[in-house]
Amino acid sequence: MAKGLTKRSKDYSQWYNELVIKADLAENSAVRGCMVIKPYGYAIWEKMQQQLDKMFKETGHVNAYFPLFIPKSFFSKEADHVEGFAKECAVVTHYRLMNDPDGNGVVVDPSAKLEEELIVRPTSETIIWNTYKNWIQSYRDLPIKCNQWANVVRWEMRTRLFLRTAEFLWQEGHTAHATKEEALEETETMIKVYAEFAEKYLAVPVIQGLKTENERFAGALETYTIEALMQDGKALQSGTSHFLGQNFAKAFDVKFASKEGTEDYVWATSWGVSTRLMGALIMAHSDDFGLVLPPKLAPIQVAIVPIYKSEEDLAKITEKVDVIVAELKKRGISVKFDDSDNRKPGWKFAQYELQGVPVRLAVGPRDIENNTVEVARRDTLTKEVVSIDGIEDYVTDLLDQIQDNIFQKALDFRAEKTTVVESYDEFKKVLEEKGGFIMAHWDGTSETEQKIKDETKATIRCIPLDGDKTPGNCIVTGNPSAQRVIFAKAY
RNA sequence: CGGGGUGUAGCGCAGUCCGGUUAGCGCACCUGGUUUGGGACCAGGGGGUCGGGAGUUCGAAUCUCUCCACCCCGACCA
Repeated sequence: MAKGLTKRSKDYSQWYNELVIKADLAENSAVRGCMVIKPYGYAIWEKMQQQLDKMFKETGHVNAYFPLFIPKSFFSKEADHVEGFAKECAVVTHYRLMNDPDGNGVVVDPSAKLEEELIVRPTSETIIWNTYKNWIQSYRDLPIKCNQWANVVRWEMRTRLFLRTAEFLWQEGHTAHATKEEALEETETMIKVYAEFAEKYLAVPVIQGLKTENERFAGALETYTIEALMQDGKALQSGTSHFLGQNFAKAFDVKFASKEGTEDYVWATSWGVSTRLMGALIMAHSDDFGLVLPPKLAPIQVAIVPIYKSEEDLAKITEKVDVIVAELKKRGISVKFDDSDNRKPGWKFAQYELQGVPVRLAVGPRDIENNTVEVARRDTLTKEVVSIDGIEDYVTDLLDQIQDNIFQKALDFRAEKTTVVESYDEFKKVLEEKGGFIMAHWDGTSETEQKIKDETKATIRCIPLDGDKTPGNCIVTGNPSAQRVIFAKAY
């Protein structure tokens, strides 16, 4: 167990909070609700960005950048959209400071009031659609498939590092299409990109599905989501892709001339994932000893710790290790040889475990004598002494195994925590005693969904795209249900 | 915004009830030495507007008033 890390079984929430701090991923800042992402945490985010960016480009998208500030009036144009965000917007009202005439430091200069307030973007649909208006005249200008990497601000009342912060980092894709079909296809393509990324890189299994009307994005006609299950049995919405119909095109008057010479509004999508994925990554895999990172996203994939009594020992070890390091690097594996002499090996072992380094090699005099290294894997916490010959192949293979293993572990966990229920009583019992995903029939109405939420705090996470489509009867009203939907308590 | 809590060294805390030596402890940090196969040890050292302001008092971390910040529970949250 990591020193001072609360056990998951004792207080999962506290375990998470402590882990983020102790693993040096992020910390609270001087600004309420806003976090400082520390270098080690940011390195993981960068790896996510790199991979996602690659996948976006492979699916035909390009990057651009739009302003941080949005004129207030833009928010008046789409009624549902403003309704969804109005309560959590930061507003810029002035553009100048001055020395306090009473000598109490600096104050806002009252004469520098903006004629129109600026909203710090909570999301960029409005500013982007205002811009797209100028870019689009003809069907030949379509599709437009832009993504931006940015920060956004949502003034949340209660925040938690990575899971819900007032400012967070994300990417938001905004596309414009000539037809409904093409926009729908884009929406679905992107949720699949997210699902693939989550499963292959984060090693977090996700369920793809549609949001109900209650849970839909403000201004969207349809919201696709990927839902992941955390170790405490709660769901985490990990990425969304929205079909916006012609809502924003109509709000910002974006029309195009079709091939046939008719004029029509443009069809839109938007999709995003945020630093919340860091939360998913942390909560899905980590244990009471600290982080467990999937090798594909670990900033350090292999840490090498020398064990020595004398300088001569260290020299011999370094000689051997340098060869291993060079070979691993040649294969694109990030490796850190930690020969710092201010920490003992035991401390280093614990630290790399806390920080989730997938593979640790220890090399001491005994190994030099026997031509071996000690290999420890983070996911299983097992150790093995192997020959130094072919160690590069061994490690390369091991990293793949670890990636597969932690995904499989998460998948098994989800299977175990997914329950099919037939009645509302059973629903409540499972929710109370077991948690996790609950698959139940629902009559499709917001009223029933709301009733369940009010009574149990569970929400419909999604109407899954794949799997069992057998109709049945709603567990609350008994009315017909087209298919089971997934309920859970959510973050 | 309602209920509860906390503010003392970089971090974590004691001291506050009942005012009175030079404000203390653990970790971290610096120096030297011994150590190094699972979070080392010894010796020495540095670091404080006790959240801010006002008041009571010979004397305030401690009592009073006031302001501020943060945390937890709730409400809120695509």
